[in-house]
Amino acid sequence: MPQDIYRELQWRGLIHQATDPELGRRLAQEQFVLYCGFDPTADSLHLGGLIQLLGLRRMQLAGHSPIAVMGGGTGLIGDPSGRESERSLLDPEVLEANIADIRRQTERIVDFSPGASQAILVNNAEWLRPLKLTDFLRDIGKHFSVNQMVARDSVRSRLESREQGISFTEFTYMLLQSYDFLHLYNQHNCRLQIGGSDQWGNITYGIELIRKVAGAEAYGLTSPLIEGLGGAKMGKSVGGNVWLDPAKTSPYRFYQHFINVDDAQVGQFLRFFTFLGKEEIEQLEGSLRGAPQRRDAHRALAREVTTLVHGLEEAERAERASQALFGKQITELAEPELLDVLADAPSSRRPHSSLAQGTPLVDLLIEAGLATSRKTAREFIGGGGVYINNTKETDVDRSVGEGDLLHGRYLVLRRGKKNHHLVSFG
RNA sequence: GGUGGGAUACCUAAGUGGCCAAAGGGAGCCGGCUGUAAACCGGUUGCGCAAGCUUCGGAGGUUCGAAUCCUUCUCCCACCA
Repeated sequence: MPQDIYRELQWRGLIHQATDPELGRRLAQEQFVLYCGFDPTADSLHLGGLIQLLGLRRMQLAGHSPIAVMGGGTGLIGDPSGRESERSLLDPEVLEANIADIRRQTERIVDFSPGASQAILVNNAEWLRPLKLTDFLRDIGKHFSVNQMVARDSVRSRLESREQGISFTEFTYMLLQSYDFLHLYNQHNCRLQIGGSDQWGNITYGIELIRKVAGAEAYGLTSPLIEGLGGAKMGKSVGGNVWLDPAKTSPYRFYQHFINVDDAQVGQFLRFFTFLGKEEIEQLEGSLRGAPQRRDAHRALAREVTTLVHGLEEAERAERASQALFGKQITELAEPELLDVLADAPSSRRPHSSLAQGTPLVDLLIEAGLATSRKTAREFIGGGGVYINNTKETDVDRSVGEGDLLHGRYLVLRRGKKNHHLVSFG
């Protein structure tokens, strides 16, 4: 009983390109096995990967069976798509460890429990590593035209570049990913590959290979890459990438990233990153237009996505922390509340005795990592960007003493609007 | 293996003996206005309160003085074979 998933994806803006105009109808009529590959070059997925995980899940909810492919084999080679420079090669052990982490993230979103549209997870190292070079060249390589491969954007740009070339290793990457598709077709009757729009080329090669070798019709569907307006990188936030791994991006940071999304992009993000329905999203967009200061859309977005990735409990913690940190005075919080709110903020310890003569605020800022030098620390203070327990402090020579502590031992430092740090004196 | 080009701060990119702690742009950061938005405006981005100190791929040298000249090493790229 597949639903009209294609129209749903269309409405969400999640369709960048499809290899066949008939795909929508097919998806509504028959159950598909589909796959998406995940690159294990880092030990966590980021928001781009999340879109794909959600894509698999959406398909699953519509009655199709997803396969999550860990690129343990392709990761050894490196995908040149969208890269202007050669990748550095990773060790198999590192890849294995990364895959274990990514697998956990995948299991949060996609349902692997037995059922009609059960998902499975495989590692393409299983079939790529045992390949024999000569067999591969005869059976697979024969179907690829170098003329065509060279014409590809990702390859051509590297060939034309004065600074960068492309190694044979990366050049052959597309053969491997194409082979993945063929393999999954043979083993699981997988006939659809989804991915980011940068994967279009790789996907179409796979489809072609399946047609040539197996004489069968396969499909591809890509989603747009998330991008900020004006070309800014949107998968990124303050301090780099937004990861799904809580150890790399805390749930609070994760939540905050969505709270801080541009107004102009909130609607898109609600469609991309949540399962909220059309009506609900349009209502939130209405609120954004009518009462932007309420930030209803941002809050709903942040809450939904954080819940998906980190669970409801973590999402609510992040929500509480955000309210406390940006709303009421933290000086009014009880001790356990205070600690909970700042649980995700960086923190440090300091001997209580060091307060006897008072400790220069400048030094504390440096120790807390909120300033990199005494000079910048002074600039921050002088510029009005430093807060002690959420109260602005502009005296460059300010010293911190016993009287500044909350509950007799805590000090909340803040630089700028969003950077908090908890110092415990004990 | 040969020839040529290159390595400057977070990125990009000027600078080719003193006026260089090093232009410009991007990006970041702080502030203002707002709504933890955008746009815009102001400030800022080696260390030091300062005198001054340490930087221009690494090492060594020439010079009163080097990012700039010389030697050498490492790495990168292109072309040829």
